Amino acid sequence: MSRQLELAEGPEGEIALALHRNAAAAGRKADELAAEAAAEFPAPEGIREVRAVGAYLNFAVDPVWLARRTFGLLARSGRRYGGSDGPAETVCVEHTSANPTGPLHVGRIRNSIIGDTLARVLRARGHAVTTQYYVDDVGRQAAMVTWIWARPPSEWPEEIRRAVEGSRLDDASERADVRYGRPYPAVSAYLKTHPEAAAEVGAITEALEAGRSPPRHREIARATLEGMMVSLARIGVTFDEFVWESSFLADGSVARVLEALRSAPHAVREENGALAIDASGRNLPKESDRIVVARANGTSLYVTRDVAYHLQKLARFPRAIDVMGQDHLLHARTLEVLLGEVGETRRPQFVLYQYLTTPDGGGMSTRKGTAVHLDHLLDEATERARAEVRLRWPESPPEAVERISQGVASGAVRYHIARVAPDKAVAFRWEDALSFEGRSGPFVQYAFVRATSLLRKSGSGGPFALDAAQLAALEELALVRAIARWPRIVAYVERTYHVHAIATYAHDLAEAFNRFYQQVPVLKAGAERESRLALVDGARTTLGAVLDLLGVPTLERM
RNA sequence: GGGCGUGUAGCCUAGCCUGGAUAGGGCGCCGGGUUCCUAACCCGGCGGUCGGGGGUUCAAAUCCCCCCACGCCCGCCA
Repeated sequence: MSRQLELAEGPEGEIALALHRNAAAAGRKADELAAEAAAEFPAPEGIREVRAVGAYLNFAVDPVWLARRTFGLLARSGRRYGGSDGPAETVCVEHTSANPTGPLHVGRIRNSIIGDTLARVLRARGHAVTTQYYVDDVGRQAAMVTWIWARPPSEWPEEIRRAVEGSRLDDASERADVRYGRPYPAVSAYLKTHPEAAAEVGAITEALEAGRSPPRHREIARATLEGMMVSLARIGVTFDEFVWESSFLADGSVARVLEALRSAPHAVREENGALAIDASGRNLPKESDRIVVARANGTSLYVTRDVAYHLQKLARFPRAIDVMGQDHLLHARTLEVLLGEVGETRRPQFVLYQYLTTPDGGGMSTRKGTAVHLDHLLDEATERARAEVRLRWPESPPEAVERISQGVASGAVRYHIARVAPDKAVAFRWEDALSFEGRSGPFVQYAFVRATSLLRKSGSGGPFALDAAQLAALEELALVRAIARWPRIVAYVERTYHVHAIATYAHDLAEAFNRFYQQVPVLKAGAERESRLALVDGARTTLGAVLDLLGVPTLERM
């Protein structure tokens, strides 16, 4: 019944109960039953009136009761409103984990934003969350970067030099991800037509997989990663831990995994001596029913190292969440099978999302030159925001313009990515990503600014006492209801990991505030002034809490 | 061929888990709103076979089946 109540919440704040089922069970007509029930049903606490509308029983929520309850909770929790101090779990959220081979592009940040937002939500709900970035410093892609930078640009193959001509090649002051990543697409193309070079890269890969690290390899990967983190910091994404894939080779845990797999229940030898797990009957595609975990020469594969990583992760974190593109689904299933083979009973949880594509539906790829770099997008967004700020606030000090522009840009980008359900493929369009209006981050930020401005101009630091009985306007009641919904939204996201619901709610709340702001005078109000300031304060706190979880900066002015 | 996902107005999208009253928003378009708390706002209008078909049900965007379209995956790559 409580389920039906929530689902059927109407625009006037009433809660509706459909009586068809009850009527059928009682052999009655639904509308008659509703009328009868309305007459007899005593209004429970918080309900002002029980009324029959057709076959529905409508419970009108008492706005005074709702406002008192909501603002009581708000006063106790402040900016942590919507959070919880229920039973805490130890959780790991792994996200982004892009190869350290160059600057982050927009296609990657859906992972970052989903993961970071989820981590924020789980933290707000009281869990002990550790975010991890799994750094693949062992595979072929990292090897390619190491290969080209093993010599100075002056000694690079002519084709590669030509492809990056005109760029500063050896400028140590340049950010490392940009610098080291620049030749990457050209190297990738070059290797396709130069088998001897590909063999050299292969040798590096083999060395890495055998646990050896070529000169400069580690240094370049680390510096590149640091550069990438500068980009992510611009949208408020940081990590607690970086876990290097090579560390599982170095500490022997991959070897131990291989040992365990050799005597695993379904271990088999391939004809050439490779070690595999027979996964037939495990609901994997037929072609994948042999999971090769070690080559004939004994070196490990990505999935093998991933087993070592997850064994460590699951030992530390009872709840381990991996955010990954849905193209990794089969890999996830394979990983689960292998964890079972080595006797691990726990499993990670996977949050899958569809990739961001280019407007024509193609994949974003650095190699193909179809990627939009995160920095480029943020620079463009910041530039647009600057123009807007100067227009609205001509005498603004330059540092304020910068702070606001960067906050707006960051908010616009984060919101734009967070707003869509992860199951949907999203085509990246500049004009959409750079929108500051409508269903956007700045729309929500602006509502927060308006509320802040009202409180600042009130001449009082608060706190303001809410006299719930003075709330009368429809816009006031709607705003109270919107504020009251927030804890349920956070709880929903905690349960489903559907972080986009936060973005949807953020817009709804901002809209409710804007309508109130438009219709109801605050500073010039008479007897209701204090109550309205309290309402503004509550809306501001809630907007702030929502923006915090979205990772969208809150601004005092814009 | 198999698996996973998606299909909602010109474009983008929420709702689908857990069926319920006229399917919410946004962009764009048309028309309004500032002597008053920031117009990155608000109000009104136009625009919908919820991919198609069948089924279950008093009731289907929502559950089941079939089909179509699109994306992704099915390496001793990562």
